Amino acid sequence: MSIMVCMHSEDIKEELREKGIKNTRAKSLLLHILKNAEAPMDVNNLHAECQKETSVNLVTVYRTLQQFHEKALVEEFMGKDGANQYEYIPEGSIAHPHFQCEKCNKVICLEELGFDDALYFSNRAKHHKINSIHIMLNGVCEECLSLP
Amino acid sequence: MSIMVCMHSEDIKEELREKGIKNTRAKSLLLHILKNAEAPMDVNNLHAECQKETSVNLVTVYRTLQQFHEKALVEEFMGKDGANQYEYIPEGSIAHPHFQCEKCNKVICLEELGFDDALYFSNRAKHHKINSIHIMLNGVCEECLSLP
DNA sequence: TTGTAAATGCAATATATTTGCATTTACATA
DNA sequence: TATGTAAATGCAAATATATTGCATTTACAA
Repeated sequence: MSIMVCMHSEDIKEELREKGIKNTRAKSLLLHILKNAEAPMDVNNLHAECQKETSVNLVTVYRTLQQFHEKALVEEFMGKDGANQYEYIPEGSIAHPHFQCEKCNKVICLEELGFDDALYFSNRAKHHKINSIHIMLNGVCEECLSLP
Repeated sequence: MSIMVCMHSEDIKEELREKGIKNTRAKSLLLHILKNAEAPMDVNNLHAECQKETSVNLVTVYRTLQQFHEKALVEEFMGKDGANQYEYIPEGSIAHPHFQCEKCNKVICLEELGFDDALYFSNRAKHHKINSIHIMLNGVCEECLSLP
């Protein structure tokens, strides 16, 4: 991971600068982890991942994720377990549904829809201002199904 | 409200009995409120609504909602604000998307989809066991938009 | 009528998240 | 390069939220 952080550091620095965020250890590390994640992560996942690299306070992780979300660097949505999930969405990419396991709380990204969900669903709430749309499937994941 | 509770009491009693739940003040009142609600409600909404009628402990509301969900009397899903939402789904009715306001946290039911969402989305998570699907739109509701 | 399991309320506990504040850090600019 | 300033950080404490334990009450079947 440390090699990766170094390799990508220029991109990360630039992305933080664009958003007016200081390039600190915690900020660049968290953005790096989020950009390379395969699925949304919650505060604890991200905090644990940070610890592999260096010591970062849990409060800092909370505050950084809030900031990233406010500055539209990442998407935020509430998981089935009541913990916010964070996901880096590359410029111009299309939203996709998620699955979250009720046993282990792991979140998995699913294939994107075959149509424009924003248009399709937002017609149903014309009088409100829509900021985000989330499709969440819940149940038991393959791994947990195979447990005793 | 008290008149309504009396009018519907036989239906409610029967429904509780079917699920093996004792017909107590709190249980029948909560089921009544949920069956007559226009939109999903959270623990605090439901507790407040109960107080209009009679005194019910908040812990009892928590425990009752858990039980109703376990016995499949109501649907449970997590709101944007981290509070579980509960909704009574009549036998044979079709799922619908929801909108939740980021300012006041109110949840609104939207028109049902024009296709079978369970089939459509669950194809994307074939290896997992799907228990529920929720489509949630977030933003600012009409009422909050009109505030200063 | 009465035995028993379920339901309830209250207090205490556990957990998650936020806030206050002193200190440190990044970074613009002098 | 030095330095002023606002942002970022860590720690402790506060707050908010949800759960548990336990004694008491209640519904309801036998």
